[in-house]
Amino acid sequence: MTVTSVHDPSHREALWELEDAFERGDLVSVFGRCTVSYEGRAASDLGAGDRLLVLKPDGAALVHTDEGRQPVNWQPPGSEHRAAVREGRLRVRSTRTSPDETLTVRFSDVHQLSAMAVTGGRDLTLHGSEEDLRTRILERPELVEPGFEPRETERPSSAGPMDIFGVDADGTPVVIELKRRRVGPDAVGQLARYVRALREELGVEGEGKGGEGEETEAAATAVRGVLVAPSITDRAAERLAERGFGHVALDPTPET
Amino acid sequence: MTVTSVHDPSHREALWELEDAFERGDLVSVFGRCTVSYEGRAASDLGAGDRLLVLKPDGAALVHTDEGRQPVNWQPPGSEHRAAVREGRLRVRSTRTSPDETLTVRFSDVHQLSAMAVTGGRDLTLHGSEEDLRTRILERPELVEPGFEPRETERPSSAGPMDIFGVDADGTPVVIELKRRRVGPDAVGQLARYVRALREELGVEGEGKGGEGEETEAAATAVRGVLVAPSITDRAAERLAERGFGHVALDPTPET
DNA sequence: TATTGGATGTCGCAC
DNA sequence: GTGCGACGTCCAATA
Repeated sequence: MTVTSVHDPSHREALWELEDAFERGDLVSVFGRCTVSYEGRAASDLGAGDRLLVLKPDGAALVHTDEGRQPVNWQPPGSEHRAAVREGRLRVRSTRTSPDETLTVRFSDVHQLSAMAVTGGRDLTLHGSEEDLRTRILERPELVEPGFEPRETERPSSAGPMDIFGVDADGTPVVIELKRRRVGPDAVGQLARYVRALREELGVEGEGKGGEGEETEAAATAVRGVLVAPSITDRAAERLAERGFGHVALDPTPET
Repeated sequence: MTVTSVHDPSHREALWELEDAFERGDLVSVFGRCTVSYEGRAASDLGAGDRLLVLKPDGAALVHTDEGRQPVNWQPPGSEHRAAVREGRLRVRSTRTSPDETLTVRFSDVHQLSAMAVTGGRDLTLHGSEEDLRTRILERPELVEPGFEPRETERPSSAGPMDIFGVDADGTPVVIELKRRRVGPDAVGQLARYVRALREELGVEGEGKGGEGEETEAAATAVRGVLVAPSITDRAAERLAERGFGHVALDPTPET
């Protein structure tokens, strides 16, 4: 199998293995005691400690400690890995441009270095996303409310594309903002922007107020806003009420 | 050294090593061919392929392919790892509750398994954060505008705590929203909420409009909103202008 | 425990 | 490349 592995290598040995692994396009993991410094969008320094360094052939670099889902330091894909021995330490440096960023890992000790050629299987299928919620509504519009008719998804507006645009039983335009999970006040602001943009575009008064005579069916041409999400926070509910928007409780997938 | 490592172990061997590593609280990395399934906040399935599984003693689990900064599947800290041999495969399962989530990795082949006891060095020092930007302004308020006086940070309001509250040269209240990097329209919405909350709280008219006689210094008690960020998008600028808010271009750290 | 907003967020897509 | 919004976002601070 295409795995190479060295235990307690000298820095020189580790360097050879790393360079070979970079050449082959391997996925690399390095256990060892190291310091880490980063400079780019921000800047950081991390003192000596035992960590796991993961180097990917696409340029990504991850420094993991024993805690957390997030790497304590990292470099995004598209970076370039280089290794060298400097001042008695193994130095692994990953750099990229635009923005200029550099991650430097200096190992005083390398405990274990492994490299594997990785093939196959990038076909992740995910269920329960916002897209699933959209699909569910398009298939069963009555879940929003009786008589609701979706007209367009990702409908453009001056405030950006709205998730679903449609009309209610009265023919009033409805803007729907979808969220796959419980939402806070930010989602209401987002919905408000779309509704406002559409009101300006259609030249109608908000919240059912009539025009000045020209528009005889003002109520029918007002724009409604509806937030579809499994649930909302209290603050979000307040802001929804202020704006006169509605909320429909709906999960991305039918409850089991 | 406190690193154990096995190359091409049998499932049985791998299982022993894993259980020992869990017992010791080691940081574990496993190279191998596997399938991955997840069920929890969403659900996903990933077909067979070569991947790197990282298991942390705090319960975090990460499945990495050869691409991307993000793991293709994961489990957050606080989960519990268990391993077993089932149907001729090594099954590693990580579960947590609230929300209920399960990650299952089934290895048909384990190429390399390493485990290391991790100690020391969680003292990351980071520069260039929003907090640095706040500090910079508090030390040199004139960077916002001549005569600006910060009065309070994280000042509470009905819309949540505002980054900096202060007064300008005229004594007019100023709400400052800080962003460490270029911002879009969402930041303007956030600023607007704070300004509105403060206007309600102080009972003043917005945008310098006077009261009806009771308040003789209406202009002085209006509330201004200022967005401090390195730069803003066009759309954000539009929304700032609509609201009558200002923008000050400022980096979290002085330019080199 | 739930809520809120920051993050070197990352990532994908449209322009 | 920038802009914009989703994400199983993660994460810490806070109520």
